[in-house]
Amino acid sequence: MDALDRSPESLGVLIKETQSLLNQRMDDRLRPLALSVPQYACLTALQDTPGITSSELARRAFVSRQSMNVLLQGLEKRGLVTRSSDPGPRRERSVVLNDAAELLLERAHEEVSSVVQRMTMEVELVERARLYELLARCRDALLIP
Amino acid sequence: MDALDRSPESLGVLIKETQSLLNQRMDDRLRPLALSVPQYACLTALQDTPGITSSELARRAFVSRQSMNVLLQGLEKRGLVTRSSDPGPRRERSVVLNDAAELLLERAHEEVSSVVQRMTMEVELVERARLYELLARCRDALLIP
DNA sequence: GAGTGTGTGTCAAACTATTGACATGGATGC
DNA sequence: GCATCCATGTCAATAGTTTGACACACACTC
Repeated sequence: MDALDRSPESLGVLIKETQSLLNQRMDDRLRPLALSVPQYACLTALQDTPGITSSELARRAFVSRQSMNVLLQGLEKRGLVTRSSDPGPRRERSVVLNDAAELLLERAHEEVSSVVQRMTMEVELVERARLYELLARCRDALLIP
Repeated sequence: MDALDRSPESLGVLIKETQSLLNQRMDDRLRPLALSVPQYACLTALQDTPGITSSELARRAFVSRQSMNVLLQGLEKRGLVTRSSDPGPRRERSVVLNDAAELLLERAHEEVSSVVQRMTMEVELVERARLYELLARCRDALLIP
């Protein structure tokens, strides 16, 4: 009955499976909005903390700052974000959302929210919090290099 | 106290964070063995079910069969796997592990196992099973397209 | 003040992965 | 039998990502 007893690593592949499927489902929902998952993550982080720098954005998305840069260029060309051409204290250019992005995010959040809701459909509210707490403990244990 | 109440989507980013960190830590440990995480996953799947086909391997690793093909070519050049040049019933070429791969996997499994062990360090055994069960329910809910 | 270190932005090259397309060999329909 | 459909393997082109490198700006130490 227990896959964990046979091989403890299976929790790792389960995390990978779940993340991969979640990514796939989100991509299905975001494609009609012409948004990729990394783009959505970027815009959301930008909404949470406006004026954030590109490098910090990259760190939160777990990608290199070069990748985040080309991603931002695409968003800038579409008029979703604007980067201050004026250099900051550390040669950094702050990025902010545009009105079009706020509007687009409203729909995107609904789509993503419905996917997450479906994911946790079979998990009661109390257990949902428990799952979050246990998984957060796993993440924190991996934070130190 | 509860991030889930404020935004239910945070479970999604938590899964992403945990998976990304786990991937990073595994990569750190596997690099000395000259193995990438996808390569390790491929070899492990090959160990679990020998003679598997390349396409099936790709499905389990959540990548396209073209990617798995180039990955296999690299492993074949290193003498870790051998693909039967003799075409199977459906024009498929079965892949099997080499002795060198079995030897390499022994060390790799130890490394990965230690990473997973560290990840679940702060979670008691009983709760570990609970976490697995809850997360599996989430994965299953996403299985249907 | 000079030197060192860290963080940011950007360029180029290399690598990895996906998409699209095609031929082949079986299976399944009639 | 024949047509259709599904699955595999492979090729080419494209997109996305990482690695390595450099310049610049600030903070820190001595």
